[in-house]
Amino acid sequence: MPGRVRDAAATQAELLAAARRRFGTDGYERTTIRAVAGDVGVDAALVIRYFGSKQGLFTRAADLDLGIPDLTGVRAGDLSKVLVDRFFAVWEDDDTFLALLRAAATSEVAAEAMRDVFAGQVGPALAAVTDDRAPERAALVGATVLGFALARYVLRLPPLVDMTRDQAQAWLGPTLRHYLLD
Amino acid sequence: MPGRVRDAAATQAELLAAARRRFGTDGYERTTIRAVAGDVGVDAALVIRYFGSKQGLFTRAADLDLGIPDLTGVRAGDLSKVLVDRFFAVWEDDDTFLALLRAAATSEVAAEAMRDVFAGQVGPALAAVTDDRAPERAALVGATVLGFALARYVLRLPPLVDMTRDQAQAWLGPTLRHYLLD
DNA sequence: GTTCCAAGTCATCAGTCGATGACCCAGGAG
DNA sequence: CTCCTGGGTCATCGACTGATGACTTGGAAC
Repeated sequence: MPGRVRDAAATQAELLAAARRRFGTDGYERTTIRAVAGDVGVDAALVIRYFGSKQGLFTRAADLDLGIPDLTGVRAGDLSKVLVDRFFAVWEDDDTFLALLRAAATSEVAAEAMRDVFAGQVGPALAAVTDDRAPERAALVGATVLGFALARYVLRLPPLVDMTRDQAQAWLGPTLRHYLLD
Repeated sequence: MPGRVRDAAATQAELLAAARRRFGTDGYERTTIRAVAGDVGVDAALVIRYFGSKQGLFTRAADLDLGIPDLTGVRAGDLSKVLVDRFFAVWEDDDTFLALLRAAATSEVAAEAMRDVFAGQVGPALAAVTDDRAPERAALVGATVLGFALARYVLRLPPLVDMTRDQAQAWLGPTLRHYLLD
């Protein structure tokens, strides 16, 4: 683009969006700073200037808010529906979580970021609705959700790719209820 | 080792074992041929000579047999126990499956290898015990198992790392039964 | 003991990557 | 119009990677 607007904030936002896309499809190692910069039409050195390093870029790009609502007062029967809805919103709206998952498979810092997400967001959210053993239950819910996402979005197992949200809801609902309430 | 035995078959086996270890801990991209060769005490060029390329080394290293027994005649109540036992045998005995999982997160060929495992081993094994919708059920079982493995061995979520086999059995059992029989 | 093939090594290439630091220039302030 | 700050570029470095091909050497066969 010859007519690039010289706006640092906007450029940074574009870079982060491009980074999420790249990290989400290629993973951490195969994503290059040059490629991310190229997607935005900018020099690679600028990325380093803004984010310090590739690791810094990733950290910023993988900053994640699951947006789990307050579950206090949600009826037990509706819990899994709320969670599955959140699941699809988080996984299909943008590539942030996908980037984090792909990277976490091979990068310890990404794995730690993932652990922080569960400890800081999933755990507390579920603590409002389960009695004891909240961390254990949160981890099991996390494993379920990550497994489904891995199989559907990363491995692309055909039966799961073809599954509608309602079907997924029907299958995952009892499982989540089991982990939350039994 | 100055006194290396000049035995191609043995060296190849050592290289494959080292490759599985490296791929399993570092993932595909961060594993270098030099490192694998170094682990065995051999020159990197030899790896190329034997396996053609890094991709060829991985393909050979990730060749996997889940060893799922014939489930015909296994009582419904025992199914999940058999499967969870197999799970731990496969995941904790060697690093092959871990290598495949880590690699599948960022490599399309590894993802395809994983799909082949499910289509060729998990699906058929479960078809012997479920009526219809065997592929869908197999995929859900796979998602469950992979999610648990991802959370326990890759992300190392503390509650799952600390979980004993019996506890895992107690949690996963009803879930697998749900996917197989409901 | 000589031969000879396969096991293993060595030097090296071509490419790519993250990162650095000097530089250029658009555009608002005065 | 001029100045000058900061957004953006350019050239380049050093390290590392997968891969190649010519080379050396161990050891069984005879």
